[in-house]
Amino acid sequence: MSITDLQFNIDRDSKTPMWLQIRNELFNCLYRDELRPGQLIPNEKTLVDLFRVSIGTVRKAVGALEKEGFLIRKQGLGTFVFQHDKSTFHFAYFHFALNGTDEISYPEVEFISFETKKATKYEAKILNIPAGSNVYEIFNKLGINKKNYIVDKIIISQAKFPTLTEEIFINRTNTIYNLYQNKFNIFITNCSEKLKAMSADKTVSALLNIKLDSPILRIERIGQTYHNETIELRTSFVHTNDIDYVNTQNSTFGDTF
Amino acid sequence: MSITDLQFNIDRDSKTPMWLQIRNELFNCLYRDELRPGQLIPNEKTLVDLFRVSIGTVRKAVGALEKEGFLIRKQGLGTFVFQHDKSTFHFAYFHFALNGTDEISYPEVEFISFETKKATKYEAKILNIPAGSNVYEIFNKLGINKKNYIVDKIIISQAKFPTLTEEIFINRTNTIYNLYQNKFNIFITNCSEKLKAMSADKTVSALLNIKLDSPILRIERIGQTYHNETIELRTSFVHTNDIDYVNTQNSTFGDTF
DNA sequence: CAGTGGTCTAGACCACCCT
DNA sequence: GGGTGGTCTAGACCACTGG
Repeated sequence: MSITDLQFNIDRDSKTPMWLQIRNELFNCLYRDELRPGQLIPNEKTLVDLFRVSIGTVRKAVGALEKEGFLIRKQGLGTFVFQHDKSTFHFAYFHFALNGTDEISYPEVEFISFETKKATKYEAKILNIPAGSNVYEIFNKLGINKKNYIVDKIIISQAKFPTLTEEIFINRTNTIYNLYQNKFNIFITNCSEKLKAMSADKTVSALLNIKLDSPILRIERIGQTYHNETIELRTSFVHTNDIDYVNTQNSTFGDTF
Repeated sequence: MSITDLQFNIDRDSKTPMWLQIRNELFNCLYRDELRPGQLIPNEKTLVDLFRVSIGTVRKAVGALEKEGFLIRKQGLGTFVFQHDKSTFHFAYFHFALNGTDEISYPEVEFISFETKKATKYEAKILNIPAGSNVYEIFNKLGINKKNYIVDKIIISQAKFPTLTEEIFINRTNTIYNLYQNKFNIFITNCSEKLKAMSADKTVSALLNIKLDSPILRIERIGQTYHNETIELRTSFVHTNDIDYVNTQNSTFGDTF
């Protein structure tokens, strides 16, 4: 079953523009897993024939999905479904720069621990799983230039990663999101972060080698799929004496009208 | 002197696409202040004649500037230069949501003080002015639902706002960026924020009615113009027990390829 | 109503990539 | 060379806005 065998319903009399209908049909192929991360999608001419529209309309639809981050066009090669990879990790989810610089460094990651435990009430609510379900709790330390500034706690539902083990996690050769994508067929498409200032507790202060009750930045990051299903709760505890969380934006970041 | 009197240089043999050349020519009109915030730009047909290209090419150029946030297209009305206004303030520069919600509330602003002082070394470096120059130091309190969570300290160069007074600042009827734009012809186009966790000092803890040394979030926001001239250093001190700094992003936020 | 931007067509030609 | 996406044309018609 290839995408070119599918039937698409484009209503030429609809109030919804055809390019948007095509965009939505293509998005549904992603949503329903008919187009998978890294896969080459049909070329523009094929889409023109499939949808019986002109090339400009196809290009507008594909362009929308590219702008949204779901497709990647490569001239001379074709159009591909976005996938998580080392080359896409960097800017997408890491926001820290050494004091006085604006350069986002690539962090060094050091594994600390991998445990199975019962979800807390809060974790169960966020992950939308029954209270007391099994979850994996994974700790990592992240650093820049051999100095550790960040402790990361990852909480994911065991039910969604039934075969995950400490060994598989440690021996991955790519990013964590790449592991979710390639080994568990779970694709994180959007993240939301909430930041607070807090005091370092015993665990965190020991791991970061700072005083108990030092002020730290706590980041709760929620990772979701195409279906807006919450997959991962990642809490970062950051000692910000030497680094900053950086957020750059232009004049109309977000919808303003 | 209207924009339609200007001569534009489009090189049809250049390696740079024509739509990008047109985008750059239009951007230069903004940069050189020939098109001003809120102004209606020439309609598409006029641009077609000015640049001697087809409508699709003009639309691609204008679309790029719209995506970048510099122009706003309104069907039936025309295309306008972006301007700072109450309706654009909300999502662009305020990132806080009450605990447990994702809704960015509109903050209440309360004036505290307006002083003239000498710039510190750091302030002078950031604002690119001589050390010891005069700056205005303005304090505000920001709150949500009648509770204050944020102290804002604004530092701007007196030389760039020579006629600004406490009275003018207080009696403005719109946002601060709107005041810069309309009364001082200074247009902030991009902001960069750096966040750290710190301990509240005497001033901040008193203003926010929290204990000395409570952990707070400190945000340094730098506001720049089209010319990448730094205009404003705004430092926010935030008590985050009841609110979160929220940052949402999709899978390819930032350039990843 | 006239004027604006939004959608859509049916191509042509170019730049890029792999073999 | 053959296939891909990128640019560009020269229109037509539609949807929305304000007077």
